Amino acid sequence: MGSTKTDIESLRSEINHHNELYYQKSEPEISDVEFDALLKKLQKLEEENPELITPDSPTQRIGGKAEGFKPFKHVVPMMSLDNSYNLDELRKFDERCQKLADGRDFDYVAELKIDGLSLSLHYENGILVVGATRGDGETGDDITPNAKTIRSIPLKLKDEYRERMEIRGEAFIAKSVFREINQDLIAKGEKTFANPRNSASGTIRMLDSSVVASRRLDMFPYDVLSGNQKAFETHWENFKWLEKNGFNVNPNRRLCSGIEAVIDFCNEMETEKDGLDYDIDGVVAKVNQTDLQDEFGATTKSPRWAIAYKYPAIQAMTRLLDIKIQVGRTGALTPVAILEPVELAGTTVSRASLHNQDEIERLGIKLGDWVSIEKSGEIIPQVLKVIESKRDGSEKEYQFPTRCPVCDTPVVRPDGEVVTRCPNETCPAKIKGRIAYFSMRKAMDIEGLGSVLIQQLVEGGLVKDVADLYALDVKTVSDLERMAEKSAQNVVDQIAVSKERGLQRLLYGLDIRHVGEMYSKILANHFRSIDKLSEASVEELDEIYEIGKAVAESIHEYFRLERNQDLIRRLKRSGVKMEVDENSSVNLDERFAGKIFVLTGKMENYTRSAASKLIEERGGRVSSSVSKKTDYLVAGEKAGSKLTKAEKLGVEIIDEFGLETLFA
DNA sequence: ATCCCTCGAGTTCA
DNA sequence: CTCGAGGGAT
Repeated sequence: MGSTKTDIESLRSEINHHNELYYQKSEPEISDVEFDALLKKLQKLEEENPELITPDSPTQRIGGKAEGFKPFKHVVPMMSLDNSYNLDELRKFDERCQKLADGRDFDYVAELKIDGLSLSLHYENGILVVGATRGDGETGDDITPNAKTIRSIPLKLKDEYRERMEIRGEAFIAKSVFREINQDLIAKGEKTFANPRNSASGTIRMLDSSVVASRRLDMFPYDVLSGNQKAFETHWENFKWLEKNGFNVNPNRRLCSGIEAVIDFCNEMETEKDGLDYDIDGVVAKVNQTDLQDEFGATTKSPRWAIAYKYPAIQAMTRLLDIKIQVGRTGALTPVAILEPVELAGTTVSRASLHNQDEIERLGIKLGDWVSIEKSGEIIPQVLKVIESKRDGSEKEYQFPTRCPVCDTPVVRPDGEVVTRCPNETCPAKIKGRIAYFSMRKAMDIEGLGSVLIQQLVEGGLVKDVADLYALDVKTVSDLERMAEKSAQNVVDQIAVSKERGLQRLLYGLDIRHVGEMYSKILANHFRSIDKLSEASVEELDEIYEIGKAVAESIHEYFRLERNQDLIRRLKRSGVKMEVDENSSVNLDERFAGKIFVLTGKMENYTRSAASKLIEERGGRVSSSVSKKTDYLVAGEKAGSKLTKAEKLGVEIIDEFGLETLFA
């Protein structure tokens, strides 16, 4: 026989061959047991000769233990899709696309929306190097070893690949496999998964990839990128290429020459979906031509060239046991339906928000009523309606409270507003809410200050506002129940650390009406210190591009209140930083921050939307018409009336290369 | 005056 | 995630 090296190589090609038979042709020639034996043999040989291990070896699908996951920043953000819940919304989507296409011909591709979790796979020179979850769309987890356990994901591309390619797809666990996994878990006395989707997303995050391998995840790919661009001229070609490279491409897809054909596909699949061995939650329609996709662009939330059509959500019936009132950070009284627990789409639902008094009246709901509920938008349960025919007279009318259930202050509901609020500024519920908000991750990020501790601090009278946090010492905290010295020390340290978070996070944490993540960033960047901001007039605030009258007045009002000025003075005295942290990312590019750009004409190297994005990333603004506020007009080929107008107004005019120099 | 986009706010569950 | 309101753009 030949050398170990050739043995290893022939084993690898044999395994790859069986893999392909199994996944692409669905005609395995050998049993799973035999397959595993081959794999084990290869593993043993490789262990003895580690120098011969290559990254694309089938054994690399089953890595060893990983130690937590590194974050992975997506090259191109993974956006979610706009949803539609009826066929007319699909037709509206079509109208928008027709308008954007402006007479040019295009097709749609209709495909299934798999109910799993999105993955992004990166190939360099044809070799799989990274597998990552979607995460928040910007950054996900690097789960490469786990992605490699998915047998239908090739470790190596074979057909005309480019240097850097990214494949996106939906990972899932087949319904049949899901049932086996749960039986297994029951046998071992472990907790079972509620549905295939949960089991897939739980599995992909497991650290031990040999367990992941046993769970037999699979993936249906749906997109191919080359670098940061679309890889092919049409979406339909993506599928052809994916098939040639051995991916498990979902066969249920259709090239449609108009929206009505997409609708036919939706209707056909609705009758067939229960017979499939995987869960779907709808159909996705995409514009087929990628040049049009690029041109249509995207809103911050989703691309304008694709839409998801979702099948009606599953409903269930249950009884309304009680209505509880929650008092939030803003004093809003929110009624919550306490339901008899019922299974719905894989989770047990026991509560649902009733939003406000009007909603209760609209539903005409009484205590003890049977109600139908549904899950709209994946998780959040909604009470749809009361089943009046099930009433037997024992139901009781519900009275919306006139006093705050927490502090007994009479509640108010201003004319024209739907929310009922507790007006008492010292209401413990509001204090707790504000402290929790202050310590949230996006605000001052105080680790260890959880709801239980906050409850104790507020009820013990130790903390009445956020400034009191900085006066806490270890002894006071460790005297509380269930607080050992060590964890008390920890919390006190964390509170001290938070003094350095900087102006942006502080502003966010102060809970000024209308000022959230975005506006606190803008304000911090503009004013640099809380004193400057505090002195700003309504007019000064209103002049800031993104800020309008209502927001300006709310900010001004906040700083006019003595109570707030006092709070800020006390925070300052404790050493809380009131200026922009020069090291933080609040600092925007000086050349772009707050500047308004107008693009006109055709550029050589950028599409309009790509250039806009680059400008906005640097803190600039892109407007569509020239005015005296415009800072730069970027004039490309064949610039027209905008150029004339800019010249007349004396706006600085730069060309594509001028813009490029600014980017550099 | 109207349309469309963003940001903020409130909420559920594993 | 969805809804409502603020704010630009047209």
